[in-house]
Amino acid sequence: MKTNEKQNICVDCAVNDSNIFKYLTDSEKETLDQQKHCNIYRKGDIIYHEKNRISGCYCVVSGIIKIYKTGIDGKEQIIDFAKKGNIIGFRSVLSNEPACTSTKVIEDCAVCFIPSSLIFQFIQNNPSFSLNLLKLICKELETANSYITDIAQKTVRERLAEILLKLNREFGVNSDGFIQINLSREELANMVGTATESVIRLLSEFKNEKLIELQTKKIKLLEVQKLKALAKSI
Amino acid sequence: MKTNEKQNICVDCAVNDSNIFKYLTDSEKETLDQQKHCNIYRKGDIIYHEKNRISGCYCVVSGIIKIYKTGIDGKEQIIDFAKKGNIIGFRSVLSNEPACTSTKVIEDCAVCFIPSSLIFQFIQNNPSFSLNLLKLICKELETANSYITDIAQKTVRERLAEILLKLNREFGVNSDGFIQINLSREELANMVGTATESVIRLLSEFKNEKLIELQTKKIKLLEVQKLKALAKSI
DNA sequence: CGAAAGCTTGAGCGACCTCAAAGTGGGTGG
DNA sequence: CCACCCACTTTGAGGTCGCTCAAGCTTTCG
Repeated sequence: MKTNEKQNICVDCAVNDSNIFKYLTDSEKETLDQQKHCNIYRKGDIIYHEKNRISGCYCVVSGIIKIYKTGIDGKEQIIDFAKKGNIIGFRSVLSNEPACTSTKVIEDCAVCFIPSSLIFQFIQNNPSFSLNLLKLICKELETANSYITDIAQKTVRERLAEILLKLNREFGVNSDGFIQINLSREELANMVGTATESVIRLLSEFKNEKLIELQTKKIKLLEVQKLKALAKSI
Repeated sequence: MKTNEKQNICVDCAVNDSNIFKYLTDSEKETLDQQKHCNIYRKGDIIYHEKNRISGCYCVVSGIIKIYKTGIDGKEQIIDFAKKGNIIGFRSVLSNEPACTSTKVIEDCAVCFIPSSLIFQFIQNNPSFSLNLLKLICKELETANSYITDIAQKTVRERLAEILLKLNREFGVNSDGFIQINLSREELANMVGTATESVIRLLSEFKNEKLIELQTKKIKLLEVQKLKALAKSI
């Protein structure tokens, strides 16, 4: 699964501005640097699997990871993605419970493992860290609640438009304007919460309506405003 | 809206075992007692409305409150309920953002208001409080993620069975075995994420299949095991 | 007791799912 | 370097779940 090549890629991880660990003191950052372990994961690798216990959380240095739950008949429901600067697994660590999601590498990753004990130590000694961790989880909670409302109330067409806008926003575009993430049609369907065929048909419709451009797996948004209207995103 | 009768109902609120405030020190509990305000709310009262800022959070002493988001065409999506011992509004307080849900009284309530400053003070000074607040939010996050998967993958029939089981579990039954919460058909639909008519038809089916008993608004589960199988709850 | 709100039932339809089959592309081994 | 294979994608047909609209019924409450 994971290749245990120890790498020196984490030197600036703790000072990453987009990262919760920026609220640590210098001495805490040193402790973190000493106790964390960095690993390279390849596409398809599972970092942890739901229902398994994990002994720490993971900080993504590079690459993309999908976070999903396994539902009926093993069908995946993609909850979110983790990319550079994001932390995964802290829910399980904090609750001291088995993971409630699985995490699989979408694009090759460098990931730092941070033992639970260290997280608890930071919470114990650094209120600023605690507060910002609270804020982080609150943000996720808000996103999840919006997602519930969307899935319950919007059509597949609306949700697909919304997902495309989300991917565009979160992963940006390359020089040709194509969204910089490669997802299979099935994965798109597992985000939207629909059947693969439905995603394919709708993408094809969007293309005919000149809202998007397709190049095999790559997607380019041509009409962001129209897509926003379509998604009924507030 | 709210009747400002000041009541002496909060004396034992801070020591409530089911409550996050049990992690406060005695002196913090005293501070809490001094600074909180208690109010009585009647059925239909709105405690706070999404998109509005709130200046503190609310601890439910008695009664039932529904927490919901307003979606397309004003249709409510019920996210959760709050009852005795639950805290609402802390997401908004911690994030220092407007509320992302609305909260409306389902059954007459006594509610304590706790100013934001106090919450931040506790987080600043009491790591045990912070940690348990983190755990609380993680619990909500897990629930939300499961809900997403359910709505995306299960049929309305399965979800309704699941909701009935949840209500049975959370609100208990009276001496006749009926679930102790009064929800309109529309509210049930707004939990399940479907149309009111669909809920009515399915409840009627469940009744014919002798899975439940109906008495106007009151619902009694007759076959919990069969309902669990139906809900495909793991 | 009457009005209003909520509940129930029916009919019709449309969005979306399932199943099946054909097409495409990328990677590997000969 | 090419051809084959496997996984993924696409398209079509058919069925159904669940939504909308409409009308009648019941309960609640002033």
